Amino acid sequence: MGRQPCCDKVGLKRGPWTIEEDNKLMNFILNNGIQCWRLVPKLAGLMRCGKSCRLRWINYLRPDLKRGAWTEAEEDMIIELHSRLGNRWSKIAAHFPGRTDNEIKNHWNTKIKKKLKFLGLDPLTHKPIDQPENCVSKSEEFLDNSSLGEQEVLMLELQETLQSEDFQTQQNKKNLNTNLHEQRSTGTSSSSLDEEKPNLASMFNETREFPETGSIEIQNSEPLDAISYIVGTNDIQLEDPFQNWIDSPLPWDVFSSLGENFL
DNA sequence: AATGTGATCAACCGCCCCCAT
DNA sequence: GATGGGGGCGGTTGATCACAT
Repeated sequence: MGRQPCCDKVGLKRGPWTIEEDNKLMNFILNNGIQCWRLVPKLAGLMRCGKSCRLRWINYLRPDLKRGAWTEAEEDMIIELHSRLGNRWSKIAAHFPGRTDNEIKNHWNTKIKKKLKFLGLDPLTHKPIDQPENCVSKSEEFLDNSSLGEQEVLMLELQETLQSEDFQTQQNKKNLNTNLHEQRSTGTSSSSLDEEKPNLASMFNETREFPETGSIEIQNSEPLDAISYIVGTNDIQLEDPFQNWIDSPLPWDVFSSLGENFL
């Protein structure tokens, strides 16, 4: 006996959301909050399933979302958390305010998983997967397509991994993290986060910016009752004004004045 | 310029968990 | 304790984009 579907799917729209739909959902939630996702599409005038609305809000429309490239520190943190928590993406996402579980899951599946495989580590268990010969041949295959700098770093990582006495998972993780940090400090990679992050502060009518600390103070801070949403604490202390904004308690009411032009 | 291939990511599906009754 | 409903979660798909040939 299967469960009843969450909603009557007949006549419901599927696929990519239009700007008009986004605006409807955004305006509805900002003005009314979320009591019951099942009722949201009906009340907002959307021909969508409640779950679809929830997903769209969480993964795309939430004002505190942090879009843009992943930093090395974030990637390291994901690897570390995944080794402890496994595929519990929502738990992992809780450590990254502004990032969604879907985003983390996608990044893991498309980037980090490959990175670990090339290092001879099983992305599932974070333990070595193959005989050393196989690890090397795989790595060589990868190295053929890598830049010289990447090759040097990866060879060092691989050597350290292979040379470890007992391939203990913890040790491998430490090696990996250490190497990744070393790679960062040598300037072989750079984050494009600063270039891509949106200037959210400019969206507010009454904000003050403090360049010396990078913090943003929102003057219009009314009690938060329209939307009940918890912004978690961040384990990674990034020197980033946008991150500071993310970490601060959000007076959500300020978004309601943004209207149709918010996006 | 056209086509093929791989990467990325938004969105869906179905199951599970929690809570109210 | 059993049941049903809603929300949340993880796996997967498919459209789109970027790059290579």
